[in-house]
Amino acid sequence: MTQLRALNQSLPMQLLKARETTMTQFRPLLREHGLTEQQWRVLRVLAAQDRVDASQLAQDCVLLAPSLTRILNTLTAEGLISKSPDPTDQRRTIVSLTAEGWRKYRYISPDSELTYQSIEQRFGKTKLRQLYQLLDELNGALTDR
Amino acid sequence: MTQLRALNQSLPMQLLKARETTMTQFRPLLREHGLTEQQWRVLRVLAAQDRVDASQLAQDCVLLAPSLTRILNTLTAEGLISKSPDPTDQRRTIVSLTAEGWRKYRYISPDSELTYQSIEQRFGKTKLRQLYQLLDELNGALTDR
DNA sequence: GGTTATCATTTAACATGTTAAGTATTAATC
DNA sequence: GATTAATACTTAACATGTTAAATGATAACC
Repeated sequence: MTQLRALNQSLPMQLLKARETTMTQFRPLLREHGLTEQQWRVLRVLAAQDRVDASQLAQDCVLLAPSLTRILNTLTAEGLISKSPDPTDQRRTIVSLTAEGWRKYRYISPDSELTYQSIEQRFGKTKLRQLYQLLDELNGALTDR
Repeated sequence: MTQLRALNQSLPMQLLKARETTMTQFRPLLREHGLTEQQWRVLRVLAAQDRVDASQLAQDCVLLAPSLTRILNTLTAEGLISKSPDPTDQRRTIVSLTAEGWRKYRYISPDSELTYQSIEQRFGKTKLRQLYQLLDELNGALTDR
């Protein structure tokens, strides 16, 4: 396995490089709309399941709590999301898209779809599926359940 | 493929999550030795090929030039690396490990190896190889050569 | 039911990510 | 060979990553 690593570099670095390559496809689109990669992740997750508490949102977006706090502040200031306290548990904050947030999401979403389809077409649907499967298994293997 | 994405989230996020899971294995070790993930990457690349110019180093470490500049400043201040101008091209900076840098690398390296082996054992050598292969193909497919 | 532990979020501090602009050096063009 | 373009690196500014600590609210325990 030392050999395996020597040839292809370390697993974290390979994953990083792949992620970098993938994000390169999306960055021009996001920059065009004045969104960071993380802000777009938040909008997408919220669009898929409106009204989520911050902890769940952080988990779904793969963001640490302090990062999410700042991102939500920014998105609130831009009028794209709104925060409200959970009536059941005053510790929790519930986040949802505003009308403007929905508008922005729907405006960007189609181009984002096209980018995905381009990736799928160039890489191949079968390989993409295999990759998803392996990444999922990796997460399972390294996460002590 | 919309379905594929809906089930498993987006490719960038899956890659991010996998990377996060993987790095979780290494973080305690690095923190114990007062190194960031990126600083350790630099040390490892330098240990593998002493005397590299900054551009090559940035590429091998998957770091952007501005990040590398700051990291090299830190590592220089800590006495782990040294920078010298390339006599052939005054624009270039050549980086190499100091004796202390080598010492630190050799000191941490064995535990890093153990972590890798643990990952390989838990995930499986075959799957790991498949994953490397797919990531490599993904990079190839999305990089316009 | 008052105390203590746990949880959700925020704040702080420092390192890195990202883009744009600046600086110095080399290469290219005429 | 002087001018221009390209290259390597740095600086600046702002967003995010990462850890530790703080704050406020709920849960657990006695």
